[in-house]
Amino acid sequence: MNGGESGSRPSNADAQALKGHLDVLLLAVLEDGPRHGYAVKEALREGSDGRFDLPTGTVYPALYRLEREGLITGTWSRVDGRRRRTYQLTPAGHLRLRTDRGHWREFAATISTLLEGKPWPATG
Amino acid sequence: MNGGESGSRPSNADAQALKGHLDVLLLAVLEDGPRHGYAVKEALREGSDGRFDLPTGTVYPALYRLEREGLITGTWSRVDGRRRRTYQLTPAGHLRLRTDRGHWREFAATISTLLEGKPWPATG
DNA sequence: CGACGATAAGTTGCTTAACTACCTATTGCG
DNA sequence: CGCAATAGGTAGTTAAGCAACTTATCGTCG
Repeated sequence: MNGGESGSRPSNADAQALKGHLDVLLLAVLEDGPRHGYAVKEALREGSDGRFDLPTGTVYPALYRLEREGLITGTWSRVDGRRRRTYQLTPAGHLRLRTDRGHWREFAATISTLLEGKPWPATG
Repeated sequence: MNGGESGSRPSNADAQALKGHLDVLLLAVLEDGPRHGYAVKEALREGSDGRFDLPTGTVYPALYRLEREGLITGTWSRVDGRRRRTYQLTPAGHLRLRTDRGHWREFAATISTLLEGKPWPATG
């Protein structure tokens, strides 16, 4: 598949483990206040101590998807000649974030319990 | 797609949230002792209090994948006329389970921290 | 006897979504 | 000018869980 195992591996090893959990993270970043896409990406990287260093090909389409779903809204502006699209949560986005937080907690608790190595219920 | 929105929703709502975390769950089920596919599916359902009621189209291909990767081995048998394929962890499977447990813990801790609503590092 | 449900093990094709690899554009540094 | 950082994007690939279906055995209900 890939050429070199040795050397720098810039992308996050978690990779597809994120599937289904990216949206809630993006919403959580935006809960603190409006941010443009690149700032969202950076906040996620710094807030995760470098573990979630997502490529732009992941972040921008995800933000676009969230906007299309009405969970965030974006507005264009121009700062220092660079165009920016600043996103903020909609009321629906706030609601979604709240329920998704609950879902994550339940999901994580279930998996953690299952991994704890307790004796499994015998079947038959 | 399906007939009724109201009422019963048999499939798990988590859906693709499981992506990337199914393997470690299957390995964890098999850590307690050998089990055949259907028993793995049932143990997962009961152990998760019904939350992970995975369809066979998810479980069997996943077990096949794990076997191909050398993490589990399966042997055919016949009980009450019904054929069974009983799986058990290989040494490599035990190793993988150990590291994957660590990965899950780190992954879950990172997401939980990010969702905790702490002030995000300001960018610019 | 036939229908049906539980057990048991698959297979096929669909879909979602994150990823890789690209591209455009501006500012500032050397 | 070349290059890095900032900023925003797109096209195509791939992984993997899911829905729906198939085969088969056994027990039970009518």
